[in-house]
Amino acid sequence: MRLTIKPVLPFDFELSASIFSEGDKQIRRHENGKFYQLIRINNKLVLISAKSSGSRDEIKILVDLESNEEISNKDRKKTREVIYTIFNLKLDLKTFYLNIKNDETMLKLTQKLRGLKSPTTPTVFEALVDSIIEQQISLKVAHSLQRNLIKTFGDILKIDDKVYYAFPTSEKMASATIEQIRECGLSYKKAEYIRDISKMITDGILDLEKFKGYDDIDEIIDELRKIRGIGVWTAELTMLRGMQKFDAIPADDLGLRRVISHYYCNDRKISGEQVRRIAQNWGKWKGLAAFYLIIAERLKV
DNA sequence: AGCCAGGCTCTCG
DNA sequence: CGAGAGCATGGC
Repeated sequence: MRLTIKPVLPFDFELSASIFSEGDKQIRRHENGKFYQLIRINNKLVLISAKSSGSRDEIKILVDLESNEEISNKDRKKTREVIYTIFNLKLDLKTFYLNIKNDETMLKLTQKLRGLKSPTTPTVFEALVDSIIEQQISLKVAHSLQRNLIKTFGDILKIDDKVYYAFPTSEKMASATIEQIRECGLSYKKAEYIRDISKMITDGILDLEKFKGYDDIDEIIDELRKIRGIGVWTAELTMLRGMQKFDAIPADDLGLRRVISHYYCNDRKISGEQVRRIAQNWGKWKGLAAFYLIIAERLKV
């Protein structure tokens, strides 16, 4: 089964998906021009694989769907929405590019990375769990812990003798014991944060998806911060990764401070406050601008 | 070897 | 209250 999706242009699929070229083959990966990931659609496991076709100004995303279950029209519609979300296909980059053109450094980077869209997780839950795991420790360590968590608690789909893992549901994490989560390498506290947040979701006390509808990001930060384990940094990162809130910027982030100091302050160490000051140049697009800086440094452009 | 790594909570004084 | 210890594991 195949879907054809038209993204809002400009959009560079290869560049945007290349972020996932180092990913775990059983979880999420971009290789040989193709991106694939096992996702949950209306509680069915569906393996999606996406590639682009067509010319630069008439680009289409072709998405193949595979599952052990029957895929209904409703499922197809939902899958289409999730693909839009994952690649932010509806995001209009032209507005962003127009907004930063008084910042010469950023203007240069956006010209080199034209068509790059930041990815979004299929659920806010996934963005939040990933962000909690990334607190304090190095990204290398965090990625290995995230893999452990997915392979321990994620559901499996076998296709052509290959095994794929989906991100664990909140139900699964709510019923896990702290010890089981700790065995993935997480600290006692992080295991508790994740288990407790998952319980709040399954108990109906917490609805993470509703925050996508909030216009005021400070309101989201205030509400998320009431939850144990979530500080400003975690809230900001979750908004950027999971809610398509491109004006959110994790200003205190160590890596971001390093990158901004590299492009704007001759590599001299800067504080989170200084990041916020520099980020004011980017208006409502602070988070997306930060994403461009991080990718620019990674690709050495 | 030991210290640090895209934070946050809890415990002291 | 504000400062400071403690956390997990991989890499340097």
